Amino acid sequence: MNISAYEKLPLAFYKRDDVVQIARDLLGKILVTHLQGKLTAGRIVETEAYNGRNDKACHAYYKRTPRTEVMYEEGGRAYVYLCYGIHHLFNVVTNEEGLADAVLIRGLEPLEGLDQMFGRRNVLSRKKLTSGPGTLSQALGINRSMSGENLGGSSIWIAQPSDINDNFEIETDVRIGVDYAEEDALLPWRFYIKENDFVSRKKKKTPTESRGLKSS
DNA sequence: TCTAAGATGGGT
DNA sequence: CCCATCTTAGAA
Repeated sequence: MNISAYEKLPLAFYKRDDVVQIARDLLGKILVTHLQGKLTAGRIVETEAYNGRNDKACHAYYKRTPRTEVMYEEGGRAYVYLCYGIHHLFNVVTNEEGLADAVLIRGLEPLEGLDQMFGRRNVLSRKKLTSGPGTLSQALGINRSMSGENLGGSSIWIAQPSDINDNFEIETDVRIGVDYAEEDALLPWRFYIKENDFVSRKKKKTPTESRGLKSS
């Protein structure tokens, strides 16, 4: 696919107030990087919303710090941070300046530049290429130095798919790895495309389902 | 300065 | 289940 096929979402998409809705809307969109002449892209299949004002799981909840400064900027930028000293996690900053919301991208279905992705990651299977927040960043060449990048620029952006493929079912669940957030750990702010292979962790099956029987 | 803990992922 | 790995934020 030619680079011109990946048309950037408008700034207004990111500047909306409802980060939970934006997290849902990002499913099916395409995350694209163009670095050192190499184009890579993947369809977004899993997201999580984080709200800086009423969500204890959000990095910007307790106070404003140098790391989270970019989350307070106007929507439409990348917030990338290092997790566990190893993984670079990519977020989309949303809302107006001063309101620190973001959407974590947790899973991608690889679409373009697969050879490049395999080169950046040390795996052989396509399924392991981009099915997690840390791995997808590695596959697309995203790292912490890109935090603050404008998604309206030429190295990283999000595109509307050309074949308007919104024919999928959305599953909702609690977010992963935020047990420390007390009652906010229970917020149903994780969204993913049903039965997609590139979702990082599937919903636990009920005992009935795992025996291959119909659930009630 | 010092240190605990983390929005993970890969292996056993 | 275990643990690599190192920044960040908060404490001292």
